[in-house]
Amino acid sequence: MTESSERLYCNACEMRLNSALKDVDTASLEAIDTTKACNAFKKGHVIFEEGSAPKGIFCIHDGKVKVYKTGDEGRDQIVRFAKAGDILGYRSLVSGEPYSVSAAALEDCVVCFIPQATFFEVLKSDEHFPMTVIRLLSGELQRAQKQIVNLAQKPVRERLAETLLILREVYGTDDGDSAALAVKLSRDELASVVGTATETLVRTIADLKRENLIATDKKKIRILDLEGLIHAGNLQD
Amino acid sequence: MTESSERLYCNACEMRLNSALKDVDTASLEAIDTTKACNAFKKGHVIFEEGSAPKGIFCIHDGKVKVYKTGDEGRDQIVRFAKAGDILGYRSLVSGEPYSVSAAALEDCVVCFIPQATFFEVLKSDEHFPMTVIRLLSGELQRAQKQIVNLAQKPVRERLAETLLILREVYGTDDGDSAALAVKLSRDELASVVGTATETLVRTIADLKRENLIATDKKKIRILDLEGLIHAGNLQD
DNA sequence: CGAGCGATTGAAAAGACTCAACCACCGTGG
DNA sequence: CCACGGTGGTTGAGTCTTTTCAATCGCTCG
Repeated sequence: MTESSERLYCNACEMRLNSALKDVDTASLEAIDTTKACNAFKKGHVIFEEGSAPKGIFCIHDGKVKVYKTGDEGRDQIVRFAKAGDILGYRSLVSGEPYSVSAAALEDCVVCFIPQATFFEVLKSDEHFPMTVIRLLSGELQRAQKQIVNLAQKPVRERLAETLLILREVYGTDDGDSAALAVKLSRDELASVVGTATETLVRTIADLKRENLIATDKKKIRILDLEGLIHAGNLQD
Repeated sequence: MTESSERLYCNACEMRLNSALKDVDTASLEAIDTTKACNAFKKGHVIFEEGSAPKGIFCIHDGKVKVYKTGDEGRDQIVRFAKAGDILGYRSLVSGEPYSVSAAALEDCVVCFIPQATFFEVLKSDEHFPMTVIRLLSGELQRAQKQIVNLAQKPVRERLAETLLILREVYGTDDGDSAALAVKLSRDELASVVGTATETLVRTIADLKRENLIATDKKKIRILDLEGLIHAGNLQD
């Protein structure tokens, strides 16, 4: 599943500068560097799985990752998208429980693993890191609560429009085509972000295409009318 | 709206012992005690409101509180229930943004207000408090993510069953009637926990009554068949 | 070329929402 | 004391959204 990658050094890691490890002190960085392991994950492969015991945290060096939770009937619900610089798995680690979510690579990834002991060591010794973790959790909680309201109150069409805008926000657009979302998701995956059945998602996408708000070519989605999509999502204004 | 209550001392506060302030050191406790303000809130009154700027955190000394978010169409969605010993409003404080949720008293409450400066001071000086906050946020995030999956995948009936079980878990049952939930919610409020229309909620409650899983008398809800309700919620087994 | 998977479409059914009416209870004011 | 009005709760009917099941399509890969 995972093949170990060439050695990476946090000091030299340009990703670190816009990550949670940006302000970590030199000693902590050293500790991380000497204990971490770097792994490559092929597209689709699971990085960690709901229900298993956390042994450390994951820091995405390269690639895109979905974080999802599996419902009773086996249907997945994507709860977060992560990218290079993001850290994963720390929530379960601090609560000392099995993972409450799974993470899988949306494309080929390189992910560093920082062992539990090191993580807690940094949490204890670094002056700023606890506050960083607090802010990360705080941001995730806020987004989760917003998603709760959306799922409870908004129709599929609006949720889809907002999802597309969020994907654009998080992952950006293709080089050379600023309308094309830089992330490729299957219809199933898109449905499990929006929280609907795949067929409903397909039909709703077809609606947005018919209205010339978006265009699709296989998994590539282009946003043709940003304002229109914002409007379709019933956002601000 | 709020009337200041008689002075309370954290040292002597029995609620503190099962709260986030349990392990706070003496100096911090002192700082909290000398800067905090205690207020009484009548049932229904708002403790803080989504969109306004946080000035500190709230510590519930007595009473039950709902935390909710208002959707675009003005419908509320309850995202959390709080009780004596719980602290509120710290999420917005640490992220330095306006409140992303509102809080209101479900019954007459006494709530202490700890100013921002004190909160951050304790966060900095107390050895354990940052970790406590991390764990609180972590727990809330986990519950929020579970709720996301429920809203996306479970029908109203199952969500209602689970909601009743959660209310029992959080607030317990009446003295002398271990089947009766200790919290009284309006149908509107119950609907805005479950995430459905009031009429649908009423009908679904009627269903559960017809099946002798619960009984109601005004706002009082009695759980007649715990196993049955667990089953109706499609939980474990 | 054929198997298989993901995407799409159609049709029917289920679930939930809205609108409207009605009921029951409660407190107020005459 | 009782009629009144208001609020919250309940019920009914119809509609709309969304789901489900089934079938088809298109593409990729062996």
